[in-house]
Amino acid sequence: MEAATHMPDVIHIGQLEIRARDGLLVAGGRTVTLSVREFELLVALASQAGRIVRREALYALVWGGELRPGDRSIDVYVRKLRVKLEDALPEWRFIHTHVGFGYRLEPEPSQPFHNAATRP
Amino acid sequence: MEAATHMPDVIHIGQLEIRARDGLLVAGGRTVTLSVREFELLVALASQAGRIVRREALYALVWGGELRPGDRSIDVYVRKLRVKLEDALPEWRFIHTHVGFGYRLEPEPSQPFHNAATRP
DNA sequence: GGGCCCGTTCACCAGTTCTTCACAGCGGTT
DNA sequence: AACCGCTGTGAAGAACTGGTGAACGGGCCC
Repeated sequence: MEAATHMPDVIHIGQLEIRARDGLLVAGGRTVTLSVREFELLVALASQAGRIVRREALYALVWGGELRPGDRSIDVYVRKLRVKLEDALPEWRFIHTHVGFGYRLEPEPSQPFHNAATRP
Repeated sequence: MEAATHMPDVIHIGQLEIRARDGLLVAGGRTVTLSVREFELLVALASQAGRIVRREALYALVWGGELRPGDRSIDVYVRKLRVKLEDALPEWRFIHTHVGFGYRLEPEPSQPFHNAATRP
């Protein structure tokens, strides 16, 4: 039951503040409620922020055990996370897909260029 | 690091005034009678107000020892506390549930506003 | 003994969360 | 074009966690 290696209690990634100890995520000042799985997935990605985390690794970290072929749990939870993150910080994209490899957590502006007149 | 070790005699949280020394709670000017367990639970939550306190931590702080699977004492006492708090300050909600994690003590208006006709 | 208060446990209900499906879209191959 | 592997996405049912009312038992005090 050792919490992953030894990561800091609070991880900062862009405007995300992941309070691993509290099971709490603060995005752009606002608190975002995550379920246990969602939170663990985020932590798993965050612990290797900026780098690709393989699906097998994610599964092992969050679900424990081996990823069975055909298991879509990861995809489903990546989606749930994306929705909540986008909800909190629409201007940023955090979870990037690397087909065939896995996912990478890194803040990136949603829009390449700056639109003066955006949607309200 | 150390938390509960030593805290102020009086904790203020919203309109709550917790007099730890006297084992007394004053809510919105009125005195509220709490049993020992109820009071300790409140103090445990208050000592980390605004943050999620895990069930295991609550159990350790209030009951002492380890939380056995299936033990619902916490739930029951959270309820008792909620009832008394709501009784004293109906306009506020203090104890928030974070499924899978624990509880968080923070004053929040019961109803952001009185929406007569909203959500279909 | 008979109430009372308190803390614990039980049973059932309700709201969430997790898993699994089914189908759609995208590239890359054949 | 047709096919295939991989991921995106929405939905449905299963599995869990927490909410709640009430019963049970131990102390205490009258």
